[in-house]
Amino acid sequence: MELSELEKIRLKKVFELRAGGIEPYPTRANRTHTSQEAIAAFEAAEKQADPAPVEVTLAGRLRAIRPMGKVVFAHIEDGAGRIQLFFRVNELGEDQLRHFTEYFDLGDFIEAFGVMFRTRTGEVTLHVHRFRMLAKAISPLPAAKDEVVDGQIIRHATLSDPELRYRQRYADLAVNPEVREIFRKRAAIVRALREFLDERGFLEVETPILQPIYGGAAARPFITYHNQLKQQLYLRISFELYLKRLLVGGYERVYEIGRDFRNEGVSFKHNPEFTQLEFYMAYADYLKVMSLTEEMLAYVCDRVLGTRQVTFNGHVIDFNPPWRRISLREALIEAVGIDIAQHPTTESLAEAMRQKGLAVKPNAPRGKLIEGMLGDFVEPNLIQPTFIYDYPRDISPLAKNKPDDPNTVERFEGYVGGMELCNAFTELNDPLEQEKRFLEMGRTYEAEDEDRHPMDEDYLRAMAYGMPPNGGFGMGVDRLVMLLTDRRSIREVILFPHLREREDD
RNA sequence: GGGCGUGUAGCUCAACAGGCAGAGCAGUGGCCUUUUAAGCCAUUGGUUCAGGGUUCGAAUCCCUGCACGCUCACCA
Repeated sequence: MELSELEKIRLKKVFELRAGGIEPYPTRANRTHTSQEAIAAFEAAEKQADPAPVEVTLAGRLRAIRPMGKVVFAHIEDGAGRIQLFFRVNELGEDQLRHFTEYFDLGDFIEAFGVMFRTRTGEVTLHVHRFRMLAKAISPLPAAKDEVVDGQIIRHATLSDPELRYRQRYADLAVNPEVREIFRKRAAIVRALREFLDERGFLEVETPILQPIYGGAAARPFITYHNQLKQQLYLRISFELYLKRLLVGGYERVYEIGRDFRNEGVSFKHNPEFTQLEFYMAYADYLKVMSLTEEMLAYVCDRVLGTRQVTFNGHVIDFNPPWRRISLREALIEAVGIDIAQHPTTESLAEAMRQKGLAVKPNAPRGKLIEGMLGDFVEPNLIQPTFIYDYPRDISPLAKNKPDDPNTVERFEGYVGGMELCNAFTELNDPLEQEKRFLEMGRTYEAEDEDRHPMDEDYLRAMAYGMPPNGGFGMGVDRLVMLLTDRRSIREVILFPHLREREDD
């Protein structure tokens, strides 16, 4: 580890403390109160006629030090917030006060025992009688100063370099409280999703991440290898095929929240590993799932934010059910003036697109062309929660046909804030039809196409035992967190987002 | 992968049109017994992302590379 001049000075203090018989990293701490507990205890005592002194031992990280000769003010930060410490020569003596100013730096963890009081300016503060080092920091935290105005912390020269923030998330979290708040909210969101599903009789399960055959979505997988079994394995790109096997097994409602891995490009809404929620519900269809989706997101908003009006990217998004519902066909007529029902073949659709001056991707099947127009012309405008429903069969090999239309499947996608948030369908449960679809996919796409769905014989075998009709649902949890925390980049809601490897790391 | 942009002290940023690389905060030394971006005096600190080129002279202009951001393509 290369040390800066600043770090060398601090390291020297570590050695000097040890030489003086003081352990700079003691084994145990003796905190009695958090910052907020101490303040609450003092304020409660203040209200009494003849209050006893409130003695506490606090612990936390030094975030501000203001020496004023024979007294020193400091602020420490702990998990609950901030609190001021007051050091005075009268109680501590010259030696101890000097010990503090010489050996304690910003970023150090300190333990302080004393009596709570209120300063002239009215701030509830710990009058320190004893203190000791809990953990000496060698490296300075990458932030300059905080100012507290009316209880609000204003940070001057805040850590803002995105690279440093993501690579050294610990430093980002240490100095940016609002970043800590994002991940508290993220935990609350996931908790609310679980509560919602648990309350409705869903069973949470865990299915393989290492899979011999990947499937359930259109994406390139990460490939790995099991040495002893001499077997190639894939990191899952979805949970779908395993969760539906469980319906064959007799569970009627299952869900999983976990990580998917897709070997694709990264962007503001894509990370190579991301968190997905999928659930499957026997005897439901996609309309039922649509309603449940509305209910679930409203529930999450209520639990996490206390409101269903969410500000995202300058828009106020209203999660109150019902969401706008529009068929894919109508949405495309509206957005690009092409009626896909009038163009049942790839060639006919491609021709219509050319007439509108749209680029047509060569060799793309009909469904991909439709999907392309959806992404280009519809998705960015879907700010308020919207369900787009009824998708082309050829891009939805696991979804069931509409009874009266063999080219269209019962599928919907939920869009919010201009992003696709979730995807769901009435699940295909006819094993013969499913086999046909797998074979179709193999024919429609080139062998190397990432959208090719590999044949999963075991999945077909499972379905052959009988799978109840069911509705399935998948949602990008990271994107939901983006929406509910008003973050425009997925990297802001993933603690350690993927970054290119650096040589000097 | 393509396009645009950014990279300067520990942190946040300056440095015009090529002419001695700077400020605030942090650090260090000193003064200061109710401050809160404390203040005052003094002071340390640089491979200007890396490598090459043009020039009497490069943080600045050119080339290559690296990283990050935005964006396009693919995907949730």
